[in-house]
Amino acid sequence: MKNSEIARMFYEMADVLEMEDVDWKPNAYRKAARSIEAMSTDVEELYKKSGIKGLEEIPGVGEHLGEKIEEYLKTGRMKEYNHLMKSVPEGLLLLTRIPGIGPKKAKEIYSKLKIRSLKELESAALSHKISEIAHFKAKSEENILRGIQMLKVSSGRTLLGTALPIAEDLVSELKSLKQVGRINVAGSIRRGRESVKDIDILITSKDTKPVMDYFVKMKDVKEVLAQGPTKSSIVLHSGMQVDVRVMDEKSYGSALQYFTGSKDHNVALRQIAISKGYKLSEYGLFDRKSGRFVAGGKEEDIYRKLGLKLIPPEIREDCGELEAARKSLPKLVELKDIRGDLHMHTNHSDGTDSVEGMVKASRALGYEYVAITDHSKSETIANGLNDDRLLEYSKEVRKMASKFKGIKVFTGSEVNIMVDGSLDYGDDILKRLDFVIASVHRNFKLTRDQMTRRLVKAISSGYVNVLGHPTARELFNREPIVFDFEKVYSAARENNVALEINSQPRRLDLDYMHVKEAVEHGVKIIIDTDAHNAASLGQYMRFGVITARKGWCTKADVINTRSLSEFAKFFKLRL
DNA sequence: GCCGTTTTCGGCCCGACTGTTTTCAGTCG
Repeated sequence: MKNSEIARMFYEMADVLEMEDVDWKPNAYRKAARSIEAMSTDVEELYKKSGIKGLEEIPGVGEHLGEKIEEYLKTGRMKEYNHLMKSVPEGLLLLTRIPGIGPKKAKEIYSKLKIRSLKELESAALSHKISEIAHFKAKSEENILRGIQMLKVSSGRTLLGTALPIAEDLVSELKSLKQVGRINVAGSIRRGRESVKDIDILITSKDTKPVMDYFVKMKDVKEVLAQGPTKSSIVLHSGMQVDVRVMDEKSYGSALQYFTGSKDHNVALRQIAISKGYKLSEYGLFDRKSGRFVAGGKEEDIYRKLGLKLIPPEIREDCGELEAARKSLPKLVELKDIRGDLHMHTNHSDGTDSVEGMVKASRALGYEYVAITDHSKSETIANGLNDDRLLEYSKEVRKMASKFKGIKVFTGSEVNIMVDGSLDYGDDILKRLDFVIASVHRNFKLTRDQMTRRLVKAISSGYVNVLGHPTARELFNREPIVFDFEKVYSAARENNVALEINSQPRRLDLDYMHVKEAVEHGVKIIIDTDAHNAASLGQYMRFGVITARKGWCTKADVINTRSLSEFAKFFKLRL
């Protein structure tokens, strides 16, 4: 999939054009880049199917950018890109990755000091060469050094699974202050993005000084970046930045809307506001002519005045939600709808708790059914079960199943999909299992065709109930495997196989864009935790649910929201 | 360079903060 590659090229071209003081073009390139980045369809597929006309249907892509994409897909090069890149020194664009350094400043630093790498920039800052440039002083040097440090430490992003609990702790601590009125987490955490850059907290307060004083002195604060009456920023020891903003009660809804984003959603929403004679900002919705305040206290009021239903934060990605909100929005699945967890490991393979411990914990969560699904034999690194051990294990799971009242326990396995698409156990073993999750755990680098055949073969085996973590990606660590989604969707639908949303924060696989696509193809979803201990059962499920919500899933799309009998009926399981 | 229930030309989301200025450009979200 070349989407991110093309998006990156357009972003870089925008930066160079901006350095050359070209008007508006940079915006156009960035808008196109954002669209391409956010698409779930493969640009190359789109082009194969619908040609350049198809490309031009991408928002922000017109005749010229369409031609550039076509050129790149056909030849693997983009002349204009190469031309622009040649006009700037190698490595200059790297400088723009430092917060506070954009194209203009990067160019200024380069042209004065002939700096072309982060390393040279660091030594220039350390030897105070930067402050000799006009418009740069000691503070700039500090910021640059801090920025370089941050780039070294990480890509600057944190998993939702890490960030959300931190954000919730901060909120509950700030909430205890008597000067704090309303308080919410906004930003990409509220939208449930799989990874986030920082934590945005929004509050109302009549007396902000004590709140800000308290905030910048909280125990995990490593550094204070800014402290003012309406906005303060800190960096936690974990490296995450946290911004707190104070808003008036009457602007709180519009601010929450604004700071929740996404950026594209907000741009589109503002355009709707303009078309209806309004002006929208974080301070409220105003009549464009008279400047009169129209709405702002509640998010709902803003959307309503614009003729829209209140849009759940998770789907505010400018992926069709604004069009839908004119008529009706789907009722998204919720955590409380989940009635069972179908993917978990015990101490028989690489989990830490016993079968009994996992079942007990599941029952405590109010589930009606679970499947115990330890690793299969070729997963030796995770102590996968060979045929003999599997039979012994089945016995124990069945024993637990009969012991526990009020929760149905299915004997299952997470069976490896071998490189040729066969399953890791023979028919005689597979038919003894109640529930089979089939997953790819190795041989990630096949051609697209080989991988597609592999998955389709496994799905069509007649034994599989769920395709586990379908793309096998690990955030910040491993790229998704490459296959033809359309073919996998068709095979899954025809064979009654559900696709998994694996709730492990580092997986969240399927991702939300493919969840949406799968559901549109009539494929059913299972949300499960892949828990390796009892505590994770309760901790992880919500991240999967958030991902499902981002993928526009209703309760009906998710099979493990069904009652035990309906669930069993779907998969034709014996009860 | 894109795009059209104001427009095929002339707009392009909006405001705050930062660092450096004494009125502002650049950057960010």
